[in-house]
Amino acid sequence: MLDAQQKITFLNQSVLFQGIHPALLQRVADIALTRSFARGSSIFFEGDAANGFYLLVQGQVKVFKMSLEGKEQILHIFGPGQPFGEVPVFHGEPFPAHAVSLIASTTLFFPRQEFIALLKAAPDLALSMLAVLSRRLRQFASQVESLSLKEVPERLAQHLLYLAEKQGRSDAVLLDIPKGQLASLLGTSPETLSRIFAQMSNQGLIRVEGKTIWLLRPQELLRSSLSRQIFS
Amino acid sequence: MLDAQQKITFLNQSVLFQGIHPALLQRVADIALTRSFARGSSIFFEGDAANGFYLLVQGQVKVFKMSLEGKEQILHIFGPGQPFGEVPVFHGEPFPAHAVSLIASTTLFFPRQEFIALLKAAPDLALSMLAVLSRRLRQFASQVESLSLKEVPERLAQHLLYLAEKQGRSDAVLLDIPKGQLASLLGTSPETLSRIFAQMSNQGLIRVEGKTIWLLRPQELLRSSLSRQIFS
DNA sequence: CCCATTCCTTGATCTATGTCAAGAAAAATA
DNA sequence: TATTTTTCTTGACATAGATCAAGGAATGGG
Repeated sequence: MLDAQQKITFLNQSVLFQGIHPALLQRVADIALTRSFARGSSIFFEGDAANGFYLLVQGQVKVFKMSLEGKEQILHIFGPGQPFGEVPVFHGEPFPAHAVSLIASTTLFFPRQEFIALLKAAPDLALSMLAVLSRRLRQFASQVESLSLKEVPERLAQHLLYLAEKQGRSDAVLLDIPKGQLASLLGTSPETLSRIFAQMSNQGLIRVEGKTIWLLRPQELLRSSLSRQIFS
Repeated sequence: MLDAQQKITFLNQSVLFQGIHPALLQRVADIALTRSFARGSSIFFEGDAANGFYLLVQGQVKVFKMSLEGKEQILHIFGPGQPFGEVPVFHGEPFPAHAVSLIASTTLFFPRQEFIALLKAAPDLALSMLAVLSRRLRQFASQVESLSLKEVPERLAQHLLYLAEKQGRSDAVLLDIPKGQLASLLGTSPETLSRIFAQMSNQGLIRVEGKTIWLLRPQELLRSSLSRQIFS
């Protein structure tokens, strides 16, 4: 449970609410409810009626689709400060995907009606939300491109370079999720991902030490993953 | 070129602007510029700086990603009344994909700054735009799911049933794009799509007559496409 | 209305990646 | 720390779908 001051402080640094007028921020904080989730627990299911959205305070959440055969495709991994589950807020349909807390997580929940009322009173907040959704659309476009036009080695290379940029270093990255989950995010199987890690290691591109991936030749990573892998 | 009255009439029926107060609608119409595109011409390129978005008045537009090897993946096909290219409006980055006019098209173009100014003055308009983006996010989630978790026959079956619903009939549908473009939308090659049409025909599920697809056993279409195709 | 261009189909072949299986490693929990 | 559970790796094998090639059908611009 977060107290009122903690909420305000946190909201003030989130993508969605930063730069919002203090008086409005107070109203935002007033409607937010704290909700916590244990590791592995479901936050919502695809098809659930949605009566609000979440802002992740701490922890890690995956949003994913699941096939009848039980195979899953991760759409998004969220970290602290990021909102999720907003899509159904703006047109009243059920959640389009599942959400599960990957580690123990704390969220703020914003009830739909109250939040929409705030939006109507605060154009800046609406614009901020539009920016969040736009960014997400861009990420989806990129994910569709990856799945359809790129092979797994290139998807992995891209992801490693993305992590490198996010973590602000180019010599190594730390995987923030288990490799099996990474496979599901990249749209492949754990076996295939494992083989490609091995392949890249053999080629001297990377060095895998558990969750630490050393980028031995970062600039060649993308380039070489583009050409076919000839070696077994 | 559309005259002022035509613009208003059209805006009033579009997803984005319907239900908007007449005075505001007038202001929307005032900033809209008519832009026309010949069949096959580019509307924007991925990476282009964006200074506004489009509303399709008549015609048909595809938005797509393209790989280095020239393979394309269609993200979206837009018809009359639908807005496109809005993503960069709300965070100032370049267009994330290409747009090409599939047939001769007329659009209304909304300059970014002017439109944002309107949004700030009109919360309802912002909510309407949020609904549009939310719907698009849902479509993307579904596309990622299709590409990653479903095989081509099921993707095609889904698309045919989607067309049937859109066209309000269950006995037959009319493809609104060439089959090669459909292949690109479904994330496959024209050859594979052609074979699957043939396969479904052989199984007596459909009957293909040019762009008309007769749905002989609509209820079995999805079900049978789920199980593996054993016959060559 | 006709010719040129674009689009579609079918066969033959190839390959990236999925699946099944089983042992090894790592991590969580008691 | 031990032990139970989860996660990862590697081998053997199967296959959906891509690619190349070439003939045939449809379409639309002049």
